[in-house]
Amino acid sequence: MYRLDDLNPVQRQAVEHRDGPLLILAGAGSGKTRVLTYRIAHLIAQGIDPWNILAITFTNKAAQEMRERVGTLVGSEGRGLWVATFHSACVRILRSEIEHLPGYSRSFVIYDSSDQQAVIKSCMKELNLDEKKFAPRAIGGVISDAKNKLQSPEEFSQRAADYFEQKVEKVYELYQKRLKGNNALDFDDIIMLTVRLFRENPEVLAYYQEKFRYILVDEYQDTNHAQYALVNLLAKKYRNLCVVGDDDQSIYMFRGADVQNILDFERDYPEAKVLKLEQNYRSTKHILDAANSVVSNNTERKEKSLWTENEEGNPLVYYVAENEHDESRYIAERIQRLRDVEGRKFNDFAILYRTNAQSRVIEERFMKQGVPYRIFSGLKFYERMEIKDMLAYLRILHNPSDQVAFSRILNVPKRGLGNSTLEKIIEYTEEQGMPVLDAIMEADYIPDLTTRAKKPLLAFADLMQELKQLALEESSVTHLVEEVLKRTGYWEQLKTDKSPEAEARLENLREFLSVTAEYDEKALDQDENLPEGEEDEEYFTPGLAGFLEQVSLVAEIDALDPAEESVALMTIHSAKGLEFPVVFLVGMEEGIFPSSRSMMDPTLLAEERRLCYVAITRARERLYLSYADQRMLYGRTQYNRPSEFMEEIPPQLMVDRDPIDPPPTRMKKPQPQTGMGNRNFGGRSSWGTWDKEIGNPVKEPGTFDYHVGEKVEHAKFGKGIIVAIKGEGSQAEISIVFGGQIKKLIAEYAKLTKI
DNA sequence: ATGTAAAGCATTTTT
DNA sequence: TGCTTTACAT
Repeated sequence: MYRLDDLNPVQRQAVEHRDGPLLILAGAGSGKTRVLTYRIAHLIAQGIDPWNILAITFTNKAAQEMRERVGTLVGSEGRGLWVATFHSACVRILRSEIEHLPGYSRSFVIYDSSDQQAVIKSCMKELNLDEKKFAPRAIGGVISDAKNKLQSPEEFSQRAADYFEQKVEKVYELYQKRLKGNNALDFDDIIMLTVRLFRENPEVLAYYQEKFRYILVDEYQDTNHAQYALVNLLAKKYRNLCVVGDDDQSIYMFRGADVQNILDFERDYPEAKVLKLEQNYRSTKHILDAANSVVSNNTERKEKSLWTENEEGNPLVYYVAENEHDESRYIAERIQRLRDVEGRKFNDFAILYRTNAQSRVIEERFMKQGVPYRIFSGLKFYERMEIKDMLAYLRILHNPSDQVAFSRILNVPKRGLGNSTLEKIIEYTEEQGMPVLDAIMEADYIPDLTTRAKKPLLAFADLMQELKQLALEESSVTHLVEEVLKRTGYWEQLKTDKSPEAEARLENLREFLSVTAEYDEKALDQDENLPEGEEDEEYFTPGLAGFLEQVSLVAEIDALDPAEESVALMTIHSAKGLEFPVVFLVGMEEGIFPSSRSMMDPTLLAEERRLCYVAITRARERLYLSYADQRMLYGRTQYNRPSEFMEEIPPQLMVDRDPIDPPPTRMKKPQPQTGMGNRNFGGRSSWGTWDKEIGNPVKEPGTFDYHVGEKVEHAKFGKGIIVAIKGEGSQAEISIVFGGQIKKLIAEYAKLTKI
């Protein structure tokens, strides 16, 4: 049960406001999720039926969290409530209204951005467009923009001003045709087609307006035009629309988010109640002051100022590094120190950077020194080659029209069917207007097929036929995947390959099988609990269809590895919504952060500044800021000035000597300059070089004679096998496979035990 | 059809 | 600098 007493007065108002539009401006760490979940609980307690409530988030993670928290507040009272992402809500609507979607069938699949790229490239080929003259990625971007603005190819063509856009228009048109032919939607279609569905079918819209009498939207500042249109259509009748957001945390303009949506809410709903959540429960006063001070340099924002009852806390600490290696060294050393002095755990730390490229040097340092870390970006699980291959098999089995999936697996594993064969098949498919998978059954009728290709193609067709049969009979996705791996020879091929990469791929496939197993189990559970097939609040469809949908709408598996003690490394963007006791904000340099591309444009610079605000407000207790005088980027050495954002933090909040260190001994060095009055960030800290010796691992003279093939044990990574050695002696770089993961360690630091 | 060398090119990202 | 894509030879 929820208690209104747990809320501060403003939060309570937000929760108790019942009918009519409500805008909640929620600063970082102000208990936004609590307000949303309590509000849902309160609506239900007031007698609103849960199936009349729709809560929309952007990410699955946020949806999941909200579902759980509402669950603990209201228990089974919440049955029928929709908590969904924009995309999952729309897919669910589209599937149930499929008869209003001409050209698509219920088994439509969702294309991710790499599938999208593949389709765009093939369209360009057909239109004889030179990929060098028109970057497919750029074209994809323009198409995506158009869809976010709800422009059909025809509407887009009216506004296609220049030569480039006229070409894009041609691609857009063909691209849409292709998607339809493949029975596929891209992410933007999901929203755009739902809006179109509502606009063209008033009775359908009326049904959903009636159903969703109370709507809550999280992160409203991140909505694009299509999402805005969607929400406003649904809310038009009852006007019980509650949006939560923070214009200061709008950092996704580059992908179509329109801050104006939240700024104009009061114009759209003049009767709206506006509440500001300004009390912060997360950070110290110092951290908050720094954040407020930086973001206040932006104009065109809703005036607000975060405050807290938390203690003042430690000053922010900045460090001027010689170069990026020194910066990484400093971070590793600070982490050790904080562990020693304050008993911090690795989980307490996060390293935030502007670009993914910055993580490499830090990783290298952490690896050498044995600091366990977790990277929260880079290649996602489902983007790995072997996983994409398996998914392609599943997709083509589920949707025989999926040309992208087909192209991917036709020659994987190798069966002597190359590009020219593929092109002939696709051409035939297009002419006949039939699904690719059916087309290859008629290999004899496909013109110009080489006799050499015919045999393997027919064998492939037979194989797929068998697997398709299996997919129909078999409800276990796991079993299906196992059969695919076995019968295609995919597994065997990797088994034969003794390289560490192949071993890692096998490991990933095992992981994939455990994902499917978990899914199958869930399906079985549900079968037992809901024999009548009554409405399910989590919208779960068992079997292949449901599995594919879940995979395409959920980017990352949350519980992939059970978060062992590790330091978090991520971009500032991916840190949004998270918090950490200690944060290192690195690369505070002009050209890096703010990025060089944003420096000339006030609008872009303002977004970078909001990004800085987001970064600072991730920290609960301690915040370290660092920049390097010299930095190697893309093979070139840069000399960057410190970030202008550094100057926007009041000097009195920052020190360059960490108070957790003992005061310096006079004997060794002169007293450091700690007066912050005229601090010049272009200068060099005299303490930088002196500090460098602290915390460095002590060299122990000893032998480092490792050999390829030897089994060793590492304190953090466990048991592994040496697969390669580069260099000699203490500095030798040893590559070791730890349970499918290859790590490169330096002999001196690796602390390996032979086993 | 497939393997290898040279060339290009590189914010931020969820769904 | 380090990865991905493309061009070319076999």
